[in-house]
Amino acid sequence: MKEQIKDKRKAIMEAALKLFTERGFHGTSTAQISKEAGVATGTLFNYFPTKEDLINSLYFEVKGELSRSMGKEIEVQGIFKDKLKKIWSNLVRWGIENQDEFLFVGQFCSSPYITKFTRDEVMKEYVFLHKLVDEGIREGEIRDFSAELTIAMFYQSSRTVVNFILDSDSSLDENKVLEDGFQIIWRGLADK
Amino acid sequence: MKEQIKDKRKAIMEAALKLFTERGFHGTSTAQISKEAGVATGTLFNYFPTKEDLINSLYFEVKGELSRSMGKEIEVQGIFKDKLKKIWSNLVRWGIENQDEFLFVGQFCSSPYITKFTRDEVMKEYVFLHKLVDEGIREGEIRDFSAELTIAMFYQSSRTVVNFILDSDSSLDENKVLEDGFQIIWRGLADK
DNA sequence: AACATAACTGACTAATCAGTCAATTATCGA
DNA sequence: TCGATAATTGACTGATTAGTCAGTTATGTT
Repeated sequence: MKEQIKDKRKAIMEAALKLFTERGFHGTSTAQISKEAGVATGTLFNYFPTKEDLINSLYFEVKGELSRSMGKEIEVQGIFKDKLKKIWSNLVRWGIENQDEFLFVGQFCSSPYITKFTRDEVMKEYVFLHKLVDEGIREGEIRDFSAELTIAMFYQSSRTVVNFILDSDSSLDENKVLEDGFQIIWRGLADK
Repeated sequence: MKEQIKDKRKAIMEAALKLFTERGFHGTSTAQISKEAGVATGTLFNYFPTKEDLINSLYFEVKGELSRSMGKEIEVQGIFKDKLKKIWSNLVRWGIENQDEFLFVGQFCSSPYITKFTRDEVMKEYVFLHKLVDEGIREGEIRDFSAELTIAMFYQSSRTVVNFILDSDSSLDENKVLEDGFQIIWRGLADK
C-alpha cells in the first residue's frame, strides 16, 4: 500500500526528528525512535538500512523543505533588495515555524556526520540563491566579495536571528528583530 | 603530586576534545577517551564523576580560553572601530589556530547538552564585549539595535568566517577573507 | 476464494556502553 | 625507613546498543 508505506516512513522520520533534537543523534536509540513512531524495531530498518542512513535521509528531506520555503513568493520582476529580503524573511520564518527542523539542521551541520560531499550536495539546492547573488554583484547592488562568502554570511545571519528569537522570552517583538536583522546584513553587503 | 594530577587530567581533556570533534559526544566512549589519553578507565572517573561532567568541564575550559584570546592586545585608548576589529580578528584567529576547540564549541552549542543556564553562565565572560557594545551605541559609533542582537550577529559573523576558511581549499587568501568579513559586519552595525 | 507478494513484527544477539570497586602502586611527611 | 594517604588500575557489571530474521499479517490480483 502506497499510503501505508508513506505513513510509517513519515512516522519514523517525525519521531526521529523530535528525538534527535531532544537528545542528539547518538543519544537517541533506534528502539526509542521505533517506539515513538509506533512501529516495530524491524520496520525502521525496512525503510532505512542503517541509523546513519536515517539521519542523512532526514537531513536531505529537511534541507529540501527549507530550500523550497526559501524561494517562495519571490517576485521575479521585483527590485533586488526586496527579493533578497523576501528570501531572508522566508529563511527566518521557516526556522521559527519549524523549530525541530531548524535545530536538527544546526546540529547536523556542526556534527562530524556531515561530509564535504554532503555539504556540496546540499549547496546544489542553493543554485537559485547563488545566481541571485551573482546577479546582484554584477549589477552593483551588492559589493564584490566572493559569492560564497556573501552567501555564507547571508545565510548564517538568518540563522543567528532565528536562534536569537528562539532563545529570548516571548515578550520580544519578533517583527522588530526581523527588520533589524535584515538591516544589519543588508547594509553589510549592499554597495551604495 | 600536583604535576601528575594536572598531567592526567589534561591528557584526558585533550583526548576527549580530539575524539569528540572526530566522532561526536555520544559517538565517543569513555573507554576510547581513556585509551587515547593513556590512562585506565577508572582514572577518567576520578577526575570527572560522569561523562556529561567531562563534556561540560571541557566546554567551560575551552570557552574560557576563547574569551581570554578575544580580549588580547586591545588598546584601551584606541578608536572604537579598531577595538571591535581587534576583537573580531582575535575570534577568527583563535578559531583557525584552535580548530578542534572551535568545532567542539560549535558542536556543543547546537547540541541538546547546552542548557539556558550554561549559555547564561558563559555569557558572563562576555561582559567586556557587552560593555564595549553598549559604549559604542551610546557614543553613536554603532546603531541602536538591541545589544544582545548586535553581539550575536557580531560573534556569529566571526564563526561564519572561520568555518568558511576551514572549509575552503588552502589556495584561499585568508587575510582577504578576514578583511572582507569584518567589513561586512562593520558596515552592518556601524552608524554613519 | 485462493494465491503471491509485500509490509510488518518483536524476540533475539553480539557488541558496546557508562560507571564501580577491590586491589595495587606511587608519593608524601616524619 | 615506615606507615598513611592519595592516585591509579583494569576486570567486572547490568543496561543498552544497532541490526537480524524467521514467522505473521495485510493487501492486491485473478
